[in-house]
Amino acid sequence: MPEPTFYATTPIYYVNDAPHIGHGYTTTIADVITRWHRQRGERVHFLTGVDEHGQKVLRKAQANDASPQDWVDRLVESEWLPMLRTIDAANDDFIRTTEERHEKGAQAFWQELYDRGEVYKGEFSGWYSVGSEEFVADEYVADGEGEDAGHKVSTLDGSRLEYLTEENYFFPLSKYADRLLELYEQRPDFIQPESARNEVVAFVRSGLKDLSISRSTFDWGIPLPWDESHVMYVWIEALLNYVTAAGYGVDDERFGELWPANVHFVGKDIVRFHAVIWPALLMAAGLPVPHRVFAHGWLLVGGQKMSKSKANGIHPTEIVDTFGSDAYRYYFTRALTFGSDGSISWEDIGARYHAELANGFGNLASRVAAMIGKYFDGALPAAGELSPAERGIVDTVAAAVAEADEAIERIAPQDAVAAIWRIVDALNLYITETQPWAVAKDESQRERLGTILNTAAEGLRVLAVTLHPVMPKATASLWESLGAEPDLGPLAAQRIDQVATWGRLRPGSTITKVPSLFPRIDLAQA
RNA sequence: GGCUGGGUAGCUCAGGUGGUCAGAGCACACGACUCAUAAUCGUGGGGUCGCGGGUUCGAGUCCCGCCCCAGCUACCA
Repeated sequence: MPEPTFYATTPIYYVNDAPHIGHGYTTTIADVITRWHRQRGERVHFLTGVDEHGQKVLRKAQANDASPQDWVDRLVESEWLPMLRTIDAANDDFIRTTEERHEKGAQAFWQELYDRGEVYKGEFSGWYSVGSEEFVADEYVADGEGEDAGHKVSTLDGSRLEYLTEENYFFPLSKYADRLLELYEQRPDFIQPESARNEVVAFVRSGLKDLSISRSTFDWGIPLPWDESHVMYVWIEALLNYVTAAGYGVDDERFGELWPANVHFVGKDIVRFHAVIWPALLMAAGLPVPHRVFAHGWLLVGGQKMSKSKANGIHPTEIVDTFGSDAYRYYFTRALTFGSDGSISWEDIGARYHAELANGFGNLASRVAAMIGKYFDGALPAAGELSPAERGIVDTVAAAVAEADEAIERIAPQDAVAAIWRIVDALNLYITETQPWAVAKDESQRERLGTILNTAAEGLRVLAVTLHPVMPKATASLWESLGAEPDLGPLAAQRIDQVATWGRLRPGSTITKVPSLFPRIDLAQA
């Protein structure tokens, strides 16, 4: 029996969108959580990707004189893969819905549903835009004015609408309402946080309508296996990525190891798809549902939800170029409560960068390395007998690591970082109180000085390991300066469950002066 | 309209089941220290906990009403 794998996903982002910090946020948190799980020693599979089908992509490609495939290839290369590098994501897989594995898997999935009698042919009616060749949701339907008076128009593009009926295939979502409610009841953690769960439960209680799952008015999509005149409705097809990327229909062994997913990270705008439709589809296919669907909140910029239409969509590079990927990752992990809406601002990023990263963590590493260099020629001193002050540090570290680990389990990364930061604060205080610079003046207290600096260095070791999931680059730099790799191995391989064990750094190891982990930034010029 | 959240110090936010719950961080002021990235450590000022009622010996914490803010109210993705 293979070791269970922690399988986590982000949504697949719509390739037509411009990447912004909302995408970066979801991916960053998922990355932090999965990196932590890896350092627990678990097998981890972190999936992200892009959704490439649908009418909008087709139209955009045509407008750019490109074939849809060329168009999405270009966007993936120029926008989406670079975003992952920008935010330093360590995903294990990247699914594109135009890949063969997805198309084959999606067809296998729908064939299975068809064979099980979970698909029927019906009529879909709705407001249809002839101009843009698509059905428009009710919320985007408005009464026309001026020359469109007397007609309905789309608020998406202003085009005139007709009420049209089209024959397509349906999934009987309505009959799953009871089973879904039972699922929410039996597994309260299935949808988190609580507010999202309440929304979903209320929605399902109010009754479900069957879902049209195919389109026949255009062909940029995956054909239904039993009727190639229809392509899968893109939203439903997109959900399938979580199983197709895991090997559904093409690699049973891989699928068996990965499915069900441990957690789907989603924005709260798409919980319904993930917490209602998705589990119903899986039930219909006879597959287990994921363990958790975790919905995060909106990023509020100046009190408003960030969006393109409000022109406050921010690309991750705007932040990373100034502060670096580590600070970006730190900020979004620490400053927001995952699951709630939260305010972000350039000023706040700058303030936290300086107060917490530069002054707090970076300076701590700097002062410890400097003193070991100055008083011990850069050779890590051994610790003598531990005084209550050192034992206090050891206890603080153990408690903080345990609390952080528990917070990650709850998917509360902000609490995990807050817990770890208690170590930063405790070490800065410890150094101030033990005054190693004063102890250094007394040659008879050489061992005491060594104990203090050894303890501080051990504390840095713990910080490097526990903060590595959040800030891979700075912690790697710290690991290097601690001279830890020759004895302890690569940083990414350090285990959380062993990190609080004291005295792991070998006395005599070469501690080098840390290049500023987080150099101060002149924001007036940035 | 209905539903789900939220409205707590200048700012960002913590505060299950009512009784050190009036807090944290930042910012600000003053002091200490000098190993360090003009960093660190300590002290302090500052809030009618959206508004109005009510229950209670006692309410940010429960009930009623009201006012703001955000989201959802299904097939754009």
